Amino acid sequence: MPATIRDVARASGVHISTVSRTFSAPHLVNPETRGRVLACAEELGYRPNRAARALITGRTHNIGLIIADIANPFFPPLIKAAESQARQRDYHVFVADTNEDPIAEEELVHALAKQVDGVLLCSPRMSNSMIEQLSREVPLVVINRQVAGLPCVTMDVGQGARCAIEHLLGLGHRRIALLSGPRGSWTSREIRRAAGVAARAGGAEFTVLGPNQPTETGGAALAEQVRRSEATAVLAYNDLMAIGLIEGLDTLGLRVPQDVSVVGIDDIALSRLTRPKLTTVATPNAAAGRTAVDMLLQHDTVAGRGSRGGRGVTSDDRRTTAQVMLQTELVIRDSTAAAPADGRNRPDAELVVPGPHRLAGPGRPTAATGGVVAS
Amino acid sequence: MPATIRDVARASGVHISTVSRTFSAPHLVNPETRGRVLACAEELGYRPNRAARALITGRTHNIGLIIADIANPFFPPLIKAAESQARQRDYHVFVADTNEDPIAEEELVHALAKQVDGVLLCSPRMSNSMIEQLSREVPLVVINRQVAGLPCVTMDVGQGARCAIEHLLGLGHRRIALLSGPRGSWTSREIRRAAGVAARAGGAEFTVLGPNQPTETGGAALAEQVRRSEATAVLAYNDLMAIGLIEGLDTLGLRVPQDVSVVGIDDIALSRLTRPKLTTVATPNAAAGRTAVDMLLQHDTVAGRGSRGGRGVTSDDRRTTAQVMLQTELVIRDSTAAAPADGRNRPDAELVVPGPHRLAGPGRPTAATGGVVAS
DNA sequence: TGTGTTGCTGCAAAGGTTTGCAGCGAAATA
DNA sequence: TATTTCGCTGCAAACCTTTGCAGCAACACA
Repeated sequence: MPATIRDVARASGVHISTVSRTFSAPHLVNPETRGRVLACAEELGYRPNRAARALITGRTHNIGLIIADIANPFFPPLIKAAESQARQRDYHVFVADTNEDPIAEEELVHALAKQVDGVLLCSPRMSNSMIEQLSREVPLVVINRQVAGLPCVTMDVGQGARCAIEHLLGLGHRRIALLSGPRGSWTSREIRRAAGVAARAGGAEFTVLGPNQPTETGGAALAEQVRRSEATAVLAYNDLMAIGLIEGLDTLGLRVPQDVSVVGIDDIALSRLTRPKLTTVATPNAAAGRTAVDMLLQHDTVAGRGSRGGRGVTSDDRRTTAQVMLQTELVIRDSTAAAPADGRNRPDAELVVPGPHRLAGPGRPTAATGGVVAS
Repeated sequence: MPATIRDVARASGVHISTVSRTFSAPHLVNPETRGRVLACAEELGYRPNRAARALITGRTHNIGLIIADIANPFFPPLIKAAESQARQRDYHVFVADTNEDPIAEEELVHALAKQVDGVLLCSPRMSNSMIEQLSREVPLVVINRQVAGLPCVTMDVGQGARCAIEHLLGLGHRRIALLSGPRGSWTSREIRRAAGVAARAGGAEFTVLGPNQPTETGGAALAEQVRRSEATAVLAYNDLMAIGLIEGLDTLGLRVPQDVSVVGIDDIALSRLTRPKLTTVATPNAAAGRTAVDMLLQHDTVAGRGSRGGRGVTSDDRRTTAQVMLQTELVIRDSTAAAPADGRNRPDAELVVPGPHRLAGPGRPTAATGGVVAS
């Protein structure tokens, strides 16, 4: 039923190669012939078979997007932006969910490798060495993690965490707890490092609780520990945990922000809707998705790793393995207030404190604080 | 670099067809030979090229999942479940976002058709006739909509809306407004119909506001209209709109549920986290995703629409076009209370009122109220 | 010994497309 | 007029698999 190139050739009285050229190299075919072919193709509803094309060109015009957990509200905006950007460049996107499982990640890259021109690895939980190894099998762009020698898109959560801690210090907090994220998360390590430095620099006590599941229940489960730690302020690995923690504290009779201040990270849509509205570090997720796709596809004029052309993409295609770091912003809402001893103040308006090196728009790729390492 | 079947054949000293059979029909090859081939394949890291295989078998082992808006929290659980179910059956999933645009939907089905064995059309906004036409090009399963003659998975939102209205009537409300959804939404029509019938049966005044964008801002924008309508209770097309409305009413000085009761539909994770917690009709999204995949793939032992075997899938593969409807449940939380004139009562505990034909677990496929129409 | 079976393997076509090369007619140049 | 160039088109190989068919050796049976 579906029309092939042969059907079009027959209908328009030319050889199949002419039909092929009509689509892939129009300037090589006589305008009159071209018109006829186009008309027949239109009539028959012909669409080139991309799989067959991929077989010979070596470029599938597909990319893979591997996600730690689709249901985590952090990811959908990223997926949406990546898919949109890819489609605009005539690429289709395989989406796969690993359930935060490093083994599944590896298996998925293998399974997808032959079917795609590249893979976006989003918040991978596997080891760096495994990532490097996989990158020899298929071009990779890593999101939310830095891996030496590979193109990466990260968000400056270190900077964000520092802003958050300084915000808390400014409110008089001197006992600060951190709810860390899942094991293997680069982001979590980064936050921990930066927050620790900033807290100690401000003369505050700094406790780390975790690692934890980066979910609402993960956060709620920590309420008791937070109380025992006697911290007056908490920075959470992400908004979901922050919100869960607030719920948990509520059950324990602790009010936010009166008794405890809580800061999240991500600024998912949800954090504007809870009560209290969440103070959080906004990360440019959609921009990250777009940027990653651009980095993966930046060399798509170069011949693929196909047969005919140059052999092996890694040899002749010296892809610039840039590492881009996107800016973050602290968004102050209602979940932070002065430390209990100092009385209360609840800011009502929404304040935005941009990072120090802020560029034109939020989330534009930027040469922040040594963030860009071109090699 | 990537090993082909030929490399494996050379390494193990057999013909490529033997290698092929080692994987696709192991019983046809001598155990000793098989072992040798397997070893070589392992060594070389050989994985069959699915595109090449698809070319001849006619089965791509891919499916497409077309979504109205990935960023709408209604969809991620469905996507996640569908992807998981598909992968378990060794299928990969293309995900694409249409931004609620019917034109994009059509274009996407065309673009994906040759690359997949079938498409899941999730909450399509295009016309029934267009859907029918597209279904001649590629097997389709429609989610959240009923189209005669096509396999469909729907949720019984009619039943849900009725429960919601009866709940509101029981609380004494006699002026009820409905915030309808986007133009072209089957779900929205269904809700409107059922809610209208139930409201009038209960002697209540029933106002419809819309169509609207099914988003938080869409809901917030309606606060003023709701106030003017003097309704004491509102049923929203989805939770997002309900939450937006609550925000909007808040700005207008109207309290929920004291002044106005609000009911949502979907029970997204978010609705447990807002204040007040949202009373809503829970829809089994993950189950819908799983079921749709199962329906699409139920005949995957039958030869594909490939070349060699029977020609044309529609002729010999008499796919049973079942229409499955999944049960919904009203979840009563804190956003509904007695109508103002009657004083106040805020239920504290979370109640679950199942539909009348409830089966074992929530979200299991079920033969509800005339919902299943096998043809 | 001759015939038939069984178990395994190789051969080659097919699937839909791209692309280097050759061919051909017409126009441009000498 | 003879030769070159140019613009266009056709030929056929190649990409990586699957699969019907044929071949072949070993064995069983009569």
